[in-house]
Amino acid sequence: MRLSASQSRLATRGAACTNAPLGRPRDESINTEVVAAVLQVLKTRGYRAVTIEGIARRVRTARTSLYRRWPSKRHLVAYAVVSEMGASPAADTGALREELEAAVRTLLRAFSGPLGHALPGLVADMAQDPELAATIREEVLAARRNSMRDAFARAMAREEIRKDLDIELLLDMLTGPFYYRALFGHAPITARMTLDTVKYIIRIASRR
Amino acid sequence: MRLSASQSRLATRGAACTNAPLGRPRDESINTEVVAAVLQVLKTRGYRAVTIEGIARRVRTARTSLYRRWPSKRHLVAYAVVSEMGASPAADTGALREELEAAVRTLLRAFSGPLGHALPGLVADMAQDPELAATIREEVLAARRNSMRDAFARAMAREEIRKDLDIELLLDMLTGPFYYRALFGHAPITARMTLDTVKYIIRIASRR
DNA sequence: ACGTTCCGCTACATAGCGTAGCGTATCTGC
DNA sequence: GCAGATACGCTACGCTATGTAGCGGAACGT
Repeated sequence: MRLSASQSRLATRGAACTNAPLGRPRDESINTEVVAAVLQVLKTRGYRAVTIEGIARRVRTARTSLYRRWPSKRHLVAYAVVSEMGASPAADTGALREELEAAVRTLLRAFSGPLGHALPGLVADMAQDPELAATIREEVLAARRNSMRDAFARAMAREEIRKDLDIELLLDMLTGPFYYRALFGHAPITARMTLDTVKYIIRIASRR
Repeated sequence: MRLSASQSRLATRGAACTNAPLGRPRDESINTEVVAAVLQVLKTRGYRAVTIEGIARRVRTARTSLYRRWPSKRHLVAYAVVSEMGASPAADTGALREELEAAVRTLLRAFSGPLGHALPGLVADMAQDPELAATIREEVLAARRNSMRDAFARAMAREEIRKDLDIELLLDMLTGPFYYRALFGHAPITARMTLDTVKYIIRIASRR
């Protein structure tokens, strides 16, 4: 997180880039209030309901002030989501099952929060803005994947699991079902599901 | 497939419902040409590029003629996609691995065609139109899932696989990774991946 | 004081959606 | 035939949302 608006793509103008801030400084409270407003709207009324106009009204500022910071709605939403979704914990407990369950549980929670409601619209925007897609992948997905990848690596080092595994595919089989269900809604995402998914993944990975 | 526009939601007016068609009949060629145009645009320029105006121009007709058939762009796209994606083959070959591989291969192909480019936008629209979501789930997803579910059921009857399986979850673990990769683009969808996915799923399901 | 930048505002241009109404064409039933 | 019903193609409109331009004033550095 801590993704500067100008970092992800290029804010309207410099600002926060130059290390010698010149002129009137930006009102940082606007920044945080906007993010809060976006997350609020995302959670309660979904992605489509997020409009620059609407957010500006909630924060009692002007649309133009938002455009000074984020070049478009996509970037605003991406910034808000990235600010909210930090890296996942991924403690090293020494037990693969525990670690995977913990990691997957964060997914379960995430899909109940703003991210769950942002996901469909976010995916659509990613499809037409490769730069945005890269940002989301790196800032939101990669952190989660890294922690799980490490968990597999540790288990492999302990010789708990087979060595001939396609870890990337395992990660997709572990988390793909959550995204799949969240996006298409053909089945609910439950605590039971998280346990069973991990159980099956371990069955794939365990030696013989 | 063969989803009537009026069936999925409710076309502008009756038409094709009454078995005694009164008045000037609809020009069916418009229907097929529109679907072709939508799929063409989907494949070449993505979901966002599909506009009622643009499609009407391609088919040399008027926007209003399209609105007479489909209540909104969502329904138009859904109709086009559903028309294109028929039920999957799902032959009964007696070998679970073969059947799953065949089923998953259709996914691999589908994501290279119009559906692949329609998916992100379609998902976004589904999120804000439950009725559309239900239609897509039933007409596009359910057919594929049914054939795979049947394959598992047959294998279970042959006592090839364990009986204590959550088949719905297995289906999600089998196909979820494809949707996941198609939507987020963090990894490519390859033939190798289809084989490995099936291999892992069978490892989960096999007895002992 | 001065330059620079942000803020809040109004105004504007653009795109796309979806609706309404008109004259015309095409079909069915009497 | 003729009347009724419907589709077609067209123009016109209203709406929402995006994104841009320019202005006076406020807040900061030097």
